[in-house]
Amino acid sequence: MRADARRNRARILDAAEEIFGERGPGASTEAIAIRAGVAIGTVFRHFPTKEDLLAAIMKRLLTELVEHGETLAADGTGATALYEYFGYVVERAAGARTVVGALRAGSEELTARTAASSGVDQAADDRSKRAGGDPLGAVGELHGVLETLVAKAREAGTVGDGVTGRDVGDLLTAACHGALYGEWDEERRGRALAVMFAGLRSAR
Amino acid sequence: MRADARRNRARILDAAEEIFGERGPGASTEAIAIRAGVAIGTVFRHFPTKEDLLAAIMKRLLTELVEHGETLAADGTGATALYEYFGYVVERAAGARTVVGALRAGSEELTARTAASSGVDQAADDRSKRAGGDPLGAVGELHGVLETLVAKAREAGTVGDGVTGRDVGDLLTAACHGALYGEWDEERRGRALAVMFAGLRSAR
Amino acid sequence: MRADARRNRARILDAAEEIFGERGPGASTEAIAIRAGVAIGTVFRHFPTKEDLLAAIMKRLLTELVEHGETLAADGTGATALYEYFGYVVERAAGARTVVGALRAGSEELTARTAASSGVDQAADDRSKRAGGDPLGAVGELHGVLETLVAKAREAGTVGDGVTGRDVGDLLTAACHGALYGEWDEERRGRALAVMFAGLRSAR
Amino acid sequence: MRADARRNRARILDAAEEIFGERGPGASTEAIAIRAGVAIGTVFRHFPTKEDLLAAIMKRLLTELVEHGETLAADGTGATALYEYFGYVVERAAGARTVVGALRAGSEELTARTAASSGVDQAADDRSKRAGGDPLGAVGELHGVLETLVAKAREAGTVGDGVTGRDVGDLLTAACHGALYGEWDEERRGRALAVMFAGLRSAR
DNA sequence: AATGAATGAGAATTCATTCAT
DNA sequence: TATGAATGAATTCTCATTCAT
Repeated sequence: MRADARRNRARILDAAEEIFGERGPGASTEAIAIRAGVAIGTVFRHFPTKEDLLAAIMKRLLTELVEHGETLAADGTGATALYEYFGYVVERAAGARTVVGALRAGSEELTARTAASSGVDQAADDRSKRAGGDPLGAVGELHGVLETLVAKAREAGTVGDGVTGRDVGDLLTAACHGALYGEWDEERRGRALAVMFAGLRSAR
Repeated sequence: MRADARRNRARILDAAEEIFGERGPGASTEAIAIRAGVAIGTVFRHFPTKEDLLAAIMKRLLTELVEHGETLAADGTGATALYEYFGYVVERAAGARTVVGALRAGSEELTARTAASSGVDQAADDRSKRAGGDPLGAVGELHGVLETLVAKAREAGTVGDGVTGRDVGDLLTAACHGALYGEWDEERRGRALAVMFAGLRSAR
Repeated sequence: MRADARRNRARILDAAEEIFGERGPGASTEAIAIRAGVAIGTVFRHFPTKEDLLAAIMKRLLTELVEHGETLAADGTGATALYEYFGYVVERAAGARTVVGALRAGSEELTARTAASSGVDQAADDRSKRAGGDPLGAVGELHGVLETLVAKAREAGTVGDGVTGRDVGDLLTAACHGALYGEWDEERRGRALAVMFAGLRSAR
Repeated sequence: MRADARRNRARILDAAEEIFGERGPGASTEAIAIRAGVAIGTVFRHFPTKEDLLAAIMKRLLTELVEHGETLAADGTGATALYEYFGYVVERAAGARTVVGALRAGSEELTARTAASSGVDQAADDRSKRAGGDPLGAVGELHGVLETLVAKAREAGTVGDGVTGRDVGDLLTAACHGALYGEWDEERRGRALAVMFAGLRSAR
């Protein structure tokens, strides 16, 4: 990929994250093109479908989250890393609105799309670069990170015996959506997480 | 309002809840009309705007939730009523996708719309009020119910000292969205709530 | 269907036949709407897809051709009806350009479309009026008419023994396309058909 | 022209013939570039316009047909050369979809284009001439070949008195289109041509 | 009150063509 | 010469909303 193309790709992703964040996943692709300072055709060259764009944003965010989690798992204090990470993810997600909102819609659409594409749409086949790719794989990696952090917390005795990585993931999902749709400010977020953390420590 | 008109109103609300549940808030009003077995004009006669329809669905759900909460507060055991109610709301919301999904979209759209047309179209505003609306009042009532239930639980010593009604409301929001977008089955929902409940009991 | 809707449907078909005739099947749907004097949404309400529009035109033409053929078979002179009909069809087709052009593209697209629609596209499912419908059935009927006319001509001894209805259909296809793409004027058309008719009389 | 440039030109023509054959003249230039294994810019360097590309394909086919016809006229048996050639052309055209399909689209577009830009973009016109073009000249040569073959057949008494070269050309056009759009297999093609040949022998 | 057709702005997507690398 | 990214006009299609019947 040429340098200017890579630059534009990044600008489009940034613009899309902003715009989707401001207006929800229904925002028009053209608005994104304008914000990114490119022509609309350029957006579609990089992300042949609005869905692809959404998926690429998610992919980028998840990748970042996974990396941060792996760092914490390696370097952080076992006793607290899980809680630090939980807080970090919720905070980050609250700043990246859409992505979380898109999670459901996005994955459903992708499923439908995959099921439907019986090779009929030749134009799409030609394009088949399929842009940003496989956010679902990244979701899996995120869960792996949580398992690791739970294991470390268990060693340190800072998490209840009955708590699994999946449980933490579910609470995390809830907290992210809550922060987002509940429009929690920092104080509310802090209080809600405090309750959840107390539960994670004492559960079972 | 004539009897058949009232019947239509109900059928439209039911259909809308189904359709929005299946396809998200982006579903077309015409699809709802078809599902309800009425002409599209009839939908717009009852709900002058798509937003009004969304709001009316929410209103109906919230009203039901508030009523159930008031019953529990009056009749139930103070020690457990809060937790019973929390579980009930999450379960109910998990079955009514839409509503939760619509919450955000609805409020955002309304905001945008309001910002743009600063009260110019007074007639439309009036119609809107008439139609089904004001879910925000109902949200307030819901919070009232939670305060009551927390107070009762505090008397019974089944909730942590530092926990407020607003905290419970925030956790509830999170749990509802989590159940919905996380597509939790009953087991997962049970486990996630167990952790939250443990937190509510032990917090502070 | 309401009277005004039926009227519009007919106007759209007329306009489409003209426009496609002038500019080929690539002509824009908007041009058709303008020519018909309706909004573009109206065209799509009647014919949800460009393909549906093309198919409806074909259907209309084929139906007319079949009717004319049946009349000739019933009333005309057995000895000449086949040739009269052949001439009539070619002349008519030459005036209705696209239709013939659309024949191939149309039927292919329809096939692809049918193969692809795995019930994924809900919007389309809702609409499922599927507008003008099944030109292919009409094609079958046309062949039936040709068989009849050949049989009558055989009785009258005006067609070669080895000639089948399908052969006549193939020559007819060739003649229609030739007239169209060769841009034959009346004289050329007359000469070309004369040769074909001589062949049909003497073949085998 | 450099050797690699000449090689590219040929690869593009081959790819275009394939792609247009598969998808019709509406196929995108980019698809052709991909199939040819070159960048899209390269396609436009060789053929400044899509039309030029279409014209170049036709030119190449017609040139081949004319050469074959001249050989037959020189070496073949006068009595049968006309019919052999007719069969050859139809068979060849049936394999080269595009070309025949492009014939109409091409000439129409050219007409429209010419009418609109009355010689304004002189540079483009020049480029166009340079590129591959003038299939119409080649069409003329093809007719010349047919005249010759008809003359030979007349000497041998194997063609009706009233039949002219132009008549044969018209039948040929019809047969090519019929073979293509009728999707005749070899048997049907054989039977249809047999009838036409019988007509050519006995006409007038 | 209900019906359902018409409207038309808006959104996604495609593609010939240009131009910087 | 070749490359391939960018452009942006054109096109198809969708959908909330209006209005004649």
